[in-house]
Amino acid sequence: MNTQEKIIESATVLFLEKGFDRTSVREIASKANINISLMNYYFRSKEILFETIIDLLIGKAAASLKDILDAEIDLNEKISQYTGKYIDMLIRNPLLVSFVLAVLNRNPEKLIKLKVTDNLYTTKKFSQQLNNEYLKGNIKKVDPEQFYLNMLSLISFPFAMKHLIIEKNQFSQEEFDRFITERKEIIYNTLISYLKP
Amino acid sequence: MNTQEKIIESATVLFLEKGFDRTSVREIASKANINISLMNYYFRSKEILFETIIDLLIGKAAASLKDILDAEIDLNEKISQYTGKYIDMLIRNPLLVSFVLAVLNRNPEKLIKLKVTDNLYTTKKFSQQLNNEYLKGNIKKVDPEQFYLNMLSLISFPFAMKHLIIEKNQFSQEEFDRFITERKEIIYNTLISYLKP
DNA sequence: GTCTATACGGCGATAGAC
DNA sequence: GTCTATCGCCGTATAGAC
Repeated sequence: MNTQEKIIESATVLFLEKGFDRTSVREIASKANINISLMNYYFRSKEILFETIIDLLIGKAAASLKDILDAEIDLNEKISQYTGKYIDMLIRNPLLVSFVLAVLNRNPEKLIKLKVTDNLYTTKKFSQQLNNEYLKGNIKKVDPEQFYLNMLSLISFPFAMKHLIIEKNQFSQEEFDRFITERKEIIYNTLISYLKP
Repeated sequence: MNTQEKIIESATVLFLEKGFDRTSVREIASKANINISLMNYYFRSKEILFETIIDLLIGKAAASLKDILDAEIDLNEKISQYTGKYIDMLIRNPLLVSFVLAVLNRNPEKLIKLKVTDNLYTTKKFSQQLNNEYLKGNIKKVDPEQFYLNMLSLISFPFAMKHLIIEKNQFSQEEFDRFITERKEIIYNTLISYLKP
């Protein structure tokens, strides 16, 4: 592992664990066993290092979710797949939601400029599909923007509240994952029942 | 206005505007026209000052929402009222969601200990009501924990994503508020259609 | 290119004089 | 209650050795 990789590796762990502000560059350097000033040699600032890591973390997952949303498959099947894959991804990376929300709040302009955001929150084809299904009489008329936001909210918000949910229900990690996995079907049914004409 | 009030007044504005980490105690002191060390005289730390402000900000709103959730009124009416009042409150305090999520992520133990949390996320009576309605055959069988989480997600998450929603749809502030207000009915219909036996 | 050493101004917090 | 002085840590920048 070279120096650059060591920095990214250590910084990723720390950023996810403690967030941007509570992680110091000295701590990253120490964990990576490198000199502090190498951080500024490889990445000009802590902020740039952070952005690099966001792209690495979210990039692949976001792209594959976007593919599902844009695919030409049956609407019900798409909602089911999207919800399932999204939740699977978040179970593997439970800190991602808080992470993205923290960035969004810290520095909205920056996140909006990242390529990753396009994949995370673009719905053009999905909106068209919803409109088409309405014209065919298969579903009732919905605002696609609102419907997609509902889907995103039902999938993501529980991860932002993870600590509270675990504490309130006295869940173990496994119980939380099971609770979240149960949501796949619940979210699907919630969204589908709303669409019924 | 005495020194303590001046500190709270200035700190509230700054914390809401820029968040905890990006607000320095020197800035709060300067805005309040007091000496820096007075901050540590009245509140032992920046963290404690922050907690004090959270309680002040959320306390009243949370209690009145809890009252609705616990009231002995028709289920549909309750969901409608709760959603409506919650969204009205968040439109008046749009930064509150990000604020609470940031605290929850920064220091989960601390938020969980705050009295405010009880009011924000306790559902005992509401769960009983859902179970009773099921036994009466009025709704289908639901997991009350999941159902309440759905309600909370649909209400709150859009405020955490506010910047992204505004940017994506090129909303003005008024358009965002209108978009959110439209959600009252959409959320109500989504939740109710899921409950149908 | 890679790395060490060191310096700068700003931060949260505190001890102690008044 | 209020203020001054100061402490140790922070992110960042840079001079210079290899």
